[in-house]
Parts: sequence; C-alpha cells; structure tokens
Amino acid sequence: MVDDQLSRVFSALADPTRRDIVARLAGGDATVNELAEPYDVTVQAVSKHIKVLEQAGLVSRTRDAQRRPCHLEGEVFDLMTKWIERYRREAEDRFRRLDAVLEQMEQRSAHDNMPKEEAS
Amino acid sequence: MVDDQLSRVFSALADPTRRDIVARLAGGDATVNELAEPYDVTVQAVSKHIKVLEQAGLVSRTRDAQRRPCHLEGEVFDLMTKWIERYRREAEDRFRRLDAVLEQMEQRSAHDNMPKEEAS
DNA sequence: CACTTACTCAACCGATTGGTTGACAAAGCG
DNA sequence: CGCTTTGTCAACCAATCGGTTGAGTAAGTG
Repeated sequence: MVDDQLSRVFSALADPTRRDIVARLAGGDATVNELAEPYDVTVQAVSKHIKVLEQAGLVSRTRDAQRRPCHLEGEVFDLMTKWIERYRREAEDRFRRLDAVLEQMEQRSAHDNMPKEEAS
Repeated sequence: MVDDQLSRVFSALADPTRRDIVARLAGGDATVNELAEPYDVTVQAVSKHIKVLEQAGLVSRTRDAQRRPCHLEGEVFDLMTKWIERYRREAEDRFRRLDAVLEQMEQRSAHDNMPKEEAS
C-alpha cells in the first residue's frame, strides 16, 4: 500500500468513480447506499472506494443507526494544492525567464531593422 | 490503462519517485540518466516513469544527439487545480453554511420558548 | 422472536503496476 | 570501422487494484 498521505490522496483521486463520489459529497453528505445507487457496481465495491477515500483523509464517516453517512473533508485538498502550486509556479517562472531570454535573442539578432525602443 | 487525462495526471503523481522527478524538473530540464542518478533503481525503470509523466502531459521531450532532455509542462497543473478548487470551495461553502445553521440552533436552544411552527 | 436494512469482511480473479534483466537502436568518438 | 554513451523495447515477476460472490455484523421493524 502507498505509505505517504500525498500519494494516498493522488492515488485515491486517480479513479473516476472516486472523483465522482467526491464531487457528489461536495453537494452534501450521503450514505454508502445512496452513493452506490448510480453506479453499475456492487455496494461492496463502492464501500471499498469510500474506504480508500477515507484512508486518504478525503472523507470521514459518522454513525446514524445502521447508516454510515460520508462527509467530505476539505482540508486535505490544501495538501495537494500546496504541492501543485509550488511546482506550477516554478515551471511558469522558468518558462517566463526562457521567454525573456528568447525575446532578448530575437531582438539582438534583428537589431538592424528593429525599432530603437527597448522593451524591458 | 486509465483513459481520461485527469485520471492519468493524478495517477502519475501518486508515485513518490515521479513526484520527485517533477520537483526536480521544476528546477530545470534534465536527461533520463541525470534524472535516474539519485534513485536506487535501473535507468529502465526511470525511463518508464518518465513515459508515464509524458502520457499524462506533465513532461515533454526533445532530442539532443543521443540525449532526450525532459521538460516540465506547466499547463496540465491547471486541469488539476481547477478540479480541486471546485470541490474544495463547495466543501468549504457547505461547511460555512453548516456553521451558520449550528450557530442558529445554538441561539434558538438558548431561548427557553421554542416556536410552535418550525420552518423547514 | 424472525426479518429486513445497511454495511463490512474475506476470499478470490483478472488486469495493471513497478520493478527486473537482456537485447537492441541511434548517435558521437577513437 | 569498432566502441561507448544514451536511451528504449520486450519479456517476465511479484504486488496491488478494482471488481466479484458469499458470509457476517449491527441496528431498526413486524
């Protein structure tokens, strides 16, 4: 099994059914049977999916008689967002720097017929 | 194999080695051997990881003699961020609404006289 | 009490995954 | 020309994954 939380979260959301469950839970809490209803799989399979989401920290469960209402936990999204944002920003910064370099090269190679204005 | 892009991206980032590769590529392009160097696995294994990242759209490759420099593609992160942000926001909104309801209940139970007609 | 509802656990199955080794292609270098 | 570097492809293997069926638990209902 995957050991670190970030891996568990990404891994949990790699499955379309589980993403759909998350999407539906974002609209409100629901029981296992309610969640299982629209899919063409057994309740046991959905129960497994929920367990995966639970272990990733994306979903929590309470008890209401025989029912086990599932609740979407928002905080874990922060973990992902932080990771994603960090590298996206770096990638974009590098891209911008590269862009600047290319622009400079462009200007230099065409300095004869280019306007004297220097766009810094 | 996973069919949709979002699944491929999440699935690709579910592996710690692949996340590390992405992290390192955020610092600049690198060849397969350079990327493989720090890990305790064969170059072939790393080559496979890169292929997974490539098919997820996270990495692109050019050619430089025998070398295949890998480049991090930033745009795909948007796909993830959009998905994440959407459901996080909904979850947080619901949380705030629940908070408001609980607060209201708190205030109401503080009163000894409960209103006869309960709004639903 | 028996019965139904809601759900989980255990065992199994086929497909996929992450790793290996070995062979091979493609390009630069002696 | 051979040799090295850089990387991929193919075949295999053990572990995991998503699904199944069947049994079992826990709680409300007749």
